[in-house]
Amino acid sequence: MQEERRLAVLRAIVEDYVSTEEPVGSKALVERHRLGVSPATVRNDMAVLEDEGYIAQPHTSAGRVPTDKGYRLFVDRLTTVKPMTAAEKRAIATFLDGAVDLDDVVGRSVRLLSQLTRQVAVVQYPVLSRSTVRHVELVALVPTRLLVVLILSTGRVEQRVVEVAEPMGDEDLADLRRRVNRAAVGELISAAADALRDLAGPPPGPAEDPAVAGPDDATRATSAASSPVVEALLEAMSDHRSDERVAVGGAANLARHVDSPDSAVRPLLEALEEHVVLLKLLGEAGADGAVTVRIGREGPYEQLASTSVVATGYGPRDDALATLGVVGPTRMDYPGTMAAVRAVARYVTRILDEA
Amino acid sequence: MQEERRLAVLRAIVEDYVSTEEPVGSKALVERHRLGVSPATVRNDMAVLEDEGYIAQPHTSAGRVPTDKGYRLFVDRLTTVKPMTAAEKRAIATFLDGAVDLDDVVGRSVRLLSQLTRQVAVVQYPVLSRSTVRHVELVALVPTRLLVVLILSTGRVEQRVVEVAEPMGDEDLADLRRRVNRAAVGELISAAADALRDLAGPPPGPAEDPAVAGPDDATRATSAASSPVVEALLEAMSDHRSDERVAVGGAANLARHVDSPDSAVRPLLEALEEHVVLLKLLGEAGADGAVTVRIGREGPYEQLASTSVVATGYGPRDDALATLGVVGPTRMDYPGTMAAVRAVARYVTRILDEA
DNA sequence: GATTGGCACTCACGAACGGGGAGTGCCAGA
DNA sequence: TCTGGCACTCCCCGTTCGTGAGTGCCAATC
Repeated sequence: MQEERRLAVLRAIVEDYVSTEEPVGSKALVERHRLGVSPATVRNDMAVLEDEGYIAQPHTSAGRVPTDKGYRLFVDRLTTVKPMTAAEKRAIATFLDGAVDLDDVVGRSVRLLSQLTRQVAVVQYPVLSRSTVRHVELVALVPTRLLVVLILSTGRVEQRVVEVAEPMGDEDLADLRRRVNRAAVGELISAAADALRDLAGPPPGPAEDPAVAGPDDATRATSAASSPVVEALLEAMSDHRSDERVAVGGAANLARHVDSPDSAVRPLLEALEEHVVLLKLLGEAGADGAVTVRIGREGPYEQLASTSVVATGYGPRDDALATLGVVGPTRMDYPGTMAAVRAVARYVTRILDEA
Repeated sequence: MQEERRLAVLRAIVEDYVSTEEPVGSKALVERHRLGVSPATVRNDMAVLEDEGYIAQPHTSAGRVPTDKGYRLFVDRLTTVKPMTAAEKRAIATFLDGAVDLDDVVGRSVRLLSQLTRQVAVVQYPVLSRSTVRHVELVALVPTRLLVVLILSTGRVEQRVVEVAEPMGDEDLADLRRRVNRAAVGELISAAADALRDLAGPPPGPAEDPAVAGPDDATRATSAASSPVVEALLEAMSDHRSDERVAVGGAANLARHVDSPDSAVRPLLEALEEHVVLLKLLGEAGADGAVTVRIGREGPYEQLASTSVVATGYGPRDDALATLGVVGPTRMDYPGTMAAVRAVARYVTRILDEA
């Protein structure tokens, strides 16, 4: 009973503090919220909440401020889902529908998310490991130099230039292209990598398929070339750079918080440029549609003690391809942010499913 | 004679102000620089410089600060080129040499430049208009859906998915691929666009090359498909998004200036996210190896009145492909920044030439 | 005529001071 | 268990004031 009211008080404190950015006192609280009690009662509740570690006062005789623990309780138990309005949904849909390719989808998502939340948005590019090989293309730039293009189901395109020992004719090239594609297309990249290794590994045995086997010298050129080509493909597939790619948007929103006391904008700006750090920040997304919230020191970086991360996975089905979310001060509108993150993740997933 | 000393005084003021970030007075000036005169003399010179608009005082009885006009004179006439040290050159070379593809080159450049200058670096992706078509690839995803991949000489890859009215067989596809490539490969994209329009435009006349002409129905399917494919290619070529792509790095360096008075970090952060704005900021690069400096209000944006841009073109030969540079406060180390920008531009150009 | 030392003046900056007020904790009464 | 009252704390903000860096001007000097 009183317990319940205490939680209501905590909720009120969080809400007020988030909107006013100032420590909230007992009097202001009863004025702004319809708690049916007097300031004195609220003060008693506050004392208890402070004892339990949910709120704190910056200094004696100041209002109260939620602690990380207080925000945590708020997020876990006091938050009511705040669904997007129809207008917002429409805006999201139309904004995202115009995307022409993967880069564009990611770029639009990050802008959208930062605008919706007025926070810094981070969107990880779909990771390679889950995607399948759609096509491999080989182009002879000069007879001994090939452009290798790897096209993945997510729409990502990787390219490498490789030198081959012997000049390749059109026939050789077509042969190699056929063999590589037969081995890799449709496979998960992990499986494709294995298949490709097999392709390059063993010395050319008896032709497996008469329709493919060319004249002797063609085969020789083909096998001479296959090794560097496969190597390039494997490198492109495993390239960990790909896993690290993220898009960041809305950094200007950071400027809104410069007023705050020891505004640690600096380390956050630095983190935003270190994509590895950023990915660690986003963390593992819950596999299901759950939105993850990491508050202040719950995160892995001491310097980002006063920033929170709201993130979720996105991608076809339950098969989370990648993570997306926003980064902002612990003092943030969690319900609104969580709703926005979830909504954007859903729409992006749908877009990717259609493509 | 006195004129000469006045310029020396201006130079000293700029140098001191840049390093100390504080208005510089006559006494400090004679102490730190070996001008052979007394503070009183320097004061007289300062009065003249102020009359002429090269310096100003924030308030009476404060030291002097260079004006935009003062910086301009400094950059134009008082700067001695500060060549990179051998170590720096080596660092640049090794840092840039590891790049695997175009994105990587741009990414590394932007990081390098921001580290060298401790400023925000901006690198424009090589613009399409100067590049040539290296290859066009067509891949059938399903019989009526094609993936069109456009590969340019700069290493950029654009891709589009197009729907075609009639299912296409392998033969049709190969035919179309041959024709498109024959028309476009090696051409500047402007010329290629014309050639492609011709290809799609006129109804199929007499076969120009017997080796290419397929059976009747192949031709029919081919020409039915050519129109949407060509359209997609034209769109990909003219896509102005491509011209707008830029990479930004070192935004964290902005945090170093938060101390400054009306530190207008906000508008700059906003500008950094608006690539169109950013490109306008970089401006037209001097065609030759010249480094362009735009100081404060010389630039196009009122809100960026206290930021300067140091930029130059880069790319093979004198044929500036794109622009790269740094953005920072008007109070910046111009000689050092200009040297770094020039050096990076040269190395990037060399890397691109080799690729 | 240019340079210099001297000197009075200006004014930002920081410290010290003090009232106002928001907020608290506690207690006694309902 | 809640409430009104009350004394107390201490941040905030405006004011005052001394200090010192820096200037402009002027008369003397080279």
